[in-house]
Order: sequence, then structure tokens, then C-alpha cells
Amino acid sequence: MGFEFLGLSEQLLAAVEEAGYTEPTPIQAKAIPAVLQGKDILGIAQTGTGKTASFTLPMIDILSQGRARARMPRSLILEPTRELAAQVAENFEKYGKNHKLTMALLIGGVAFAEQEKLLDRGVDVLIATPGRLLDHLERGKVMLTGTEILVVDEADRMLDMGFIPDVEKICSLMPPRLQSLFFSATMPKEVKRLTDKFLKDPKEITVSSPKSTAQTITQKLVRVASDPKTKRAALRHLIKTNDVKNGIIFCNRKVDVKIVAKSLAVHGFSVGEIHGDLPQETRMQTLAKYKAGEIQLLVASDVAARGLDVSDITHVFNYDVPNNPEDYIHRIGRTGRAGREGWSFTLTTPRDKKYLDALLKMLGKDIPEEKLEGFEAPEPRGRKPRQQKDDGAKQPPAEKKSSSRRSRGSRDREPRGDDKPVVGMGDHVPAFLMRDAK
DNA sequence: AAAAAAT
Repeated sequence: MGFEFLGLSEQLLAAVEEAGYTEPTPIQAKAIPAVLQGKDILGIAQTGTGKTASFTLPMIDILSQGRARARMPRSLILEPTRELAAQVAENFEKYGKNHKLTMALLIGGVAFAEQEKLLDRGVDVLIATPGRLLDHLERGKVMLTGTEILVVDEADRMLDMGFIPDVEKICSLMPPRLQSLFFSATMPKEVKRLTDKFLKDPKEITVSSPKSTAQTITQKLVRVASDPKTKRAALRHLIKTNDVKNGIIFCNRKVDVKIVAKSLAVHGFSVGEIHGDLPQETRMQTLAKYKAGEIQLLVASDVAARGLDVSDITHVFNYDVPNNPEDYIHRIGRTGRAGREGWSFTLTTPRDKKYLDALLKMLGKDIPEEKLEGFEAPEPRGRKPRQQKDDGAKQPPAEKKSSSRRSRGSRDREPRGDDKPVVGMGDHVPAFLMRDAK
């Protein structure tokens, strides 16, 4: 079944066709007619299911009737991260090219003046992260009383990030006559409470289990030693020995994003980095370069784990096992999209045991291992593998590390017989790379 | 235990 049976306008269908889409995804097929009928929606869906177009398309047609008034947006879309907000804005631009809708993007890290100017002129579509929107609300720059459609996207992630009180406050400022669309990958209690409170007889649409990963992704687990040099060397080895057209490398910590990105750059890789401490402008530029194929590798924090839509990422590397098992699904879900083949490699060290166990438990199956000779952690000598008998009782930390003999000197040495030259982060870093390190 | 988001 094609898009033409969903009730969308001719102009919109033309834009969809031009974008290269011929068949709606399940959530689009179910949501679009319902949204056009003015129904509230509760969509249980992950990113990558075509969720964004399931609300942007019908919204464009609904909003094409009528005109925006100053400071009173006609629709509001809340997103948890700035990048997602920007991505939704791109979506409106792509599909709304044959309509003359006005739009504003209200996210942090960007100057207020331009945003205010747009608001003053009146916008049909307002896309925002909660913090910056509340800021504008408090300054009296925007009123929500004219809102016709509200979208709360990634509600469970809003919860994780502590945005639920903000979202609730924003919802409470809405006029009574309002069409609301909520999307969430999972339905934790707090999100359920919110949807019960604000949705009116919603149509519930559930697509694909949030615990499943695409079948098109080949997943591998790679056991490596804990020290950073070995991990970085293992990562480089994986990149070199696989046909990585376009890869993303996830680290758990921002500081490691920085270190890994620099190290890869020193080793001659085409690489960019993205995390929440970088200026918004840099984040946008790096993402744009990556999407344009000007950068082969993107080292990222979990800011990029969810929803990032780059169509042909071939490889995802987890430099660390994610602390939240669900993040694994989101991270590797950046590859193998739209039926394409994708590969993921997850580095794991003995220190990750707890997180790895939690991850495997959630997956309900093992991740096939790929042996990487020369990078593995040395077998613990002189004692048999620790019997992990856990009956729930907490053992006192038995005589903390007799390994205080792990002297400074040995830590600085390569832990393996490696004939490659050791390239440290010291003298070999070119000046241009050091510039932003101040 | 860390990341994200308002300044």
C-alpha cells in the first residue's frame, strides 16, 4: 500500500515521493489517518520506525489551513536533545517544501535574538527542547494558548533526563482544545501517568518490541584488556580490518570521546567528535560533515545514541559497554537501518563484567565473540577463575587489591608484545589538534 | 556511574 491511501494532500505526496519514499512504515500507516482525523495518539515506537514522519506529514496538512499569530505557535514538538529537535526541523523542511509553513527551532546553546524574531512573526511549527522553551515562556516571548497540536517525542527519554516536570508544566499551559501525540519507546510508570493525564481517548499504536535489534545487524563482542592504550589499539585494528565505510564509536564518558577522537586523528583516520560539552555550533557542523560523508568516523557520547538518522552507517563500535542496557539497542540501531546490512563491535574488558552481564540478561542471548589476538586481558595468574557465587549477600571487599605493586612504571608500558610503534598523545600531537584543548 | 538540558 502506498502513501496515497492515507489521506494526505497532493502537494505533500509529491514531496514524499521526491524524498524517495514509496511505502509507509507500519507506524505511518496507522498514525497518519488517525492524526488527520484529529485523534490523540499514543505511539509506542522506537526511533528508526519512521516515527517522525508519522507526525510531521499529517501535521503539515493540518497546519496548511490557517495562519499563525505573533508569539502564538500553532503546534509544538518537544524533543529531549538538541540534535533530535534539529532533525525534526529538517523533516518539516523536507516534506513541507510545497507548503509555506513558518517554523522555529528553540534549543539551547543558540542565541535568543533570532529565535525571538521568528516567534514575533508567528510560527506554525515550534520545535523545542524543554529548557529553552520554558526560558522563552518565562520571558513572555511565547504563549501556548493558541496551540492546536502538541507532540511529546521520546517521552521515556525525557523521563531519564529528568524533563518530566518540565514537560508536565508545558502540558498544563496548553489550551483545552488540543490534539496531543505522545511517543515513547517504553512505558514506565511516570510516562503512563502523564499520558493518562493529558491524552484524551488516544489511539494506541505499538510497533516492534523495544528489546529487539534489527536482524540486519551482525553483532560481535570483543574481549580486550582494560588499559586505554590496548583498547584504542584494538579499536584501530577493528576499523582497519573491517570494511568501514562510515562508522560511529560510542564512549561512555565525554573525556573518552575526546581522547579516542584525538588518538584516531593522530593515527590518520578521518574523524569527528560529538558530545554535550562541545558548543552547539560545533555539534551541528560535525554532524553535518559526518552526514555529508566528509568525515568517516564519528566518536560520540550517548547524545548521539538515539534517533540520530544517518542513512548508511556501516559500523557501530562500542568503545565501552553502555551503562544502561537499553542504550546498547539504541547505539547499534544507528546501523543496519532501512533494511541495510550493518555491523556492531562491542569492546568489553574484565572491568565491565557487571554491565556486560546486565546487557546480556536484557538481550536474553549471547553476543557472538570475535577473538582479537594480542589484545585480550592477561589470564589472572595463580588463582583459578573466580567462582561468582552470588546469593544476594554482599561480601565485604575482600582485601582490596594486593596489586598495589601495579607500579606507575608498568602502567606506562605497552602491556603486550607489540611491534608497532607506540604513538602516545604527547609529542606526536600536531599543533592544530591541540588548539581546542586549552 | 554517566549523559543530556537553561544560563
